[in-house]
Amino acid sequence: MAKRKVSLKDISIACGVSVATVSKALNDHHDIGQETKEHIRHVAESLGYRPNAAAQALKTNRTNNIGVLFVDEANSGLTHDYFNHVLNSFKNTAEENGFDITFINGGKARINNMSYLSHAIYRGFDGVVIACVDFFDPEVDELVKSSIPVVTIDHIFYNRIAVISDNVNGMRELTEYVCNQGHRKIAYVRGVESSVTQSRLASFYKTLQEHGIDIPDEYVVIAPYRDTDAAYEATNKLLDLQDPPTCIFYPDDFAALGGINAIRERGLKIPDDVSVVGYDGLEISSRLTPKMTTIVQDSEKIGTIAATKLIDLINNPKGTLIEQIVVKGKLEPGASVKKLN
Amino acid sequence: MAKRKVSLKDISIACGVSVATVSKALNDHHDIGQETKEHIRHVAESLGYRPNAAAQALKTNRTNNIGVLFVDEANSGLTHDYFNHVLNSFKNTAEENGFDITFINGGKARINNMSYLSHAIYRGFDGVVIACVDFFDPEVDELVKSSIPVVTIDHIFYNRIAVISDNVNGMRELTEYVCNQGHRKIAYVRGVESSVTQSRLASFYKTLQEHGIDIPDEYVVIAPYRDTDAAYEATNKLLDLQDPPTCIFYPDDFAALGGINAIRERGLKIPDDVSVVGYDGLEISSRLTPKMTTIVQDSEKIGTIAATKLIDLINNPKGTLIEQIVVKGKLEPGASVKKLN
DNA sequence: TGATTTCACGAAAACGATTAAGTACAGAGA
DNA sequence: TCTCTGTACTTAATCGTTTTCGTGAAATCA
Repeated sequence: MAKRKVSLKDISIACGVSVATVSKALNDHHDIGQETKEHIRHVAESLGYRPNAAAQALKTNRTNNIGVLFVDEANSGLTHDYFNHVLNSFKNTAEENGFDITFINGGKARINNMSYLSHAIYRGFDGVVIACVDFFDPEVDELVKSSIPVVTIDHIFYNRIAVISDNVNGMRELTEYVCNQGHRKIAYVRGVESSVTQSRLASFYKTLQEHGIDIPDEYVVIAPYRDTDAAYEATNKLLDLQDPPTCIFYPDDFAALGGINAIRERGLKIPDDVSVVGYDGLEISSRLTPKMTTIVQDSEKIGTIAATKLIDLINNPKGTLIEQIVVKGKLEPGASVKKLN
Repeated sequence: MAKRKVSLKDISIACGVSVATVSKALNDHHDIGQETKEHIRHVAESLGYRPNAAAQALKTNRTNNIGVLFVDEANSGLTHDYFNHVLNSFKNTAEENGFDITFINGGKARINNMSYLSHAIYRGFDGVVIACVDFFDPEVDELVKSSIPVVTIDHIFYNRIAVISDNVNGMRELTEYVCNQGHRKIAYVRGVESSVTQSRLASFYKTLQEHGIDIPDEYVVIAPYRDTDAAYEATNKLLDLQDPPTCIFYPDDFAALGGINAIRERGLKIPDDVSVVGYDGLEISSRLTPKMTTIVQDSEKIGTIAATKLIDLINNPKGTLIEQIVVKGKLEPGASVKKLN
């Protein structure tokens, strides 16, 4: 049961060879005889040998471990659904390539007040992926500027690799769809300040303009992402206007739930009285009645590409192309937007 | 920018003392002079010294790293919302205590086909938390039986510490509530086989019995957790019965969405024609209309306790009480259950 | 004053792996 | 026969810490 950990030395003794030979045999070096290799491997197996990651890391300066930094405004952490979809596919891809995933402490939950960079150095991460953080945080800046390979998600940083969801085209498609359904009085409950919000907001205005639609300032109100209560309030504000919108955009599918409740509480019907659209394309959006019109962000692809690119960068720090990869989303028309005459 | 990592040696040279002295100063040993300590710390700070986790781990046999094993039937990984709430609070508590979190590779996503235990030994995790896995997997068994400190969540294992949600009382409360609302024809779309399901199912039957209620076998059908499509099918099957139930229990809040759609597609109203209840108490359950009646599992507390207990066990392997901690949930009555005459 | 304790620090081994450099030996070529 | 070339190993240094055991010098005690 509680047997001591077996090391190369144990194997070397059992085989009557040096530890160097054992190491090389296990790593398939060419200067070890075939029979010896097989014998050593067999013994290693039967002894239940497992390499020691710490020792390997110390010697090789490689940990095969990737740090994940994720802190959002609400500190929702792993419960943030768009992010955990991205992270999940990131994790899968990383693991397929022999990397493990460790979190970089966020928030105030760190006892030994290490900065993000310190933490990354301490753990010796081969690379780091950053998502959804406050990009004005000087600590994030420090990490991004460091010599550690970095890939950022949904935010472009200096001359680093970034994987971003195509918010510009996504919002364009969504807006166009709504316009084509005949809506002209379109409101937008927008998320708080961030790169993502900026892209969407700019695209929203631009598309409206292209369609010759002009909306009053009061049609654009702010609510944090994933905040149903704030969306609820915002919706009430919009519906209280003397000329209320016929369609409301929400920061995301989840926040839209708050808006939907506000609408229904007034005895209004969706989409007959008010149309709504979300963003993200979480599974929930397709399970609501009426099914929500939204943009499905390809979180799977975003995570996979981020991992692939980061690993490329780790294995080839100088030769990897620094690029910003934009991942397209997909319009998913539901029944939440009414076609006007 | 790309400056070499600074080690104890660098500090020792800069200070004109031995590395031993530096190490002791930084670790606040008592046999180092106060002035020397301060000087060394100051130099360490200004040099930007960060300890090397690998070296520390190698020497001390402590990694301050906890392994997380989570594999569910659907391989939903991090996107499983009940679990990621638990994990999130686990993570926060662990980090407050100076531990990091690393995932133990699940599924087939491991290139160097290491077993869970091998992986844990390789990384030198100080402890491991196991949740939601297939408990019949021999690899899980191997890990649980090993000498690594283990805490399991929602499943009792041999003589290990377990933190489990109180499914027995939860389901009792829920069932009692529904009975007290006058329902007698109660159906249960139950989850697939697991400890959790067993507890709930047994409690469901027992409570019904106590209330003198007898339900036909057809009232209990199986659908995987979080599977809206399966819940949809199951619901249709139930409603097709010649004597359909007046209230339907679902495996969880999310799956309930599928049931709700099936009900509404038939033109039936919730709760007027059919009542529904969920389980979990995810935020979504309170944002739906009608608000869903459910049991709110205290995922926050479960995660925190699991982390606290595991860390206790790590720091005191012999002296920590092996126990099964049951965390109570809370009935959250919504408007999805109709009061019958 | 001589012996002993305390204080502050250093030397060196060790953790488990990797790897450059060296060595012994067999066979090939001249 | 002598040199040369592989082949198949071994030796030993090294990565960055921690920790045990010394060791001088100053302080205390008898």
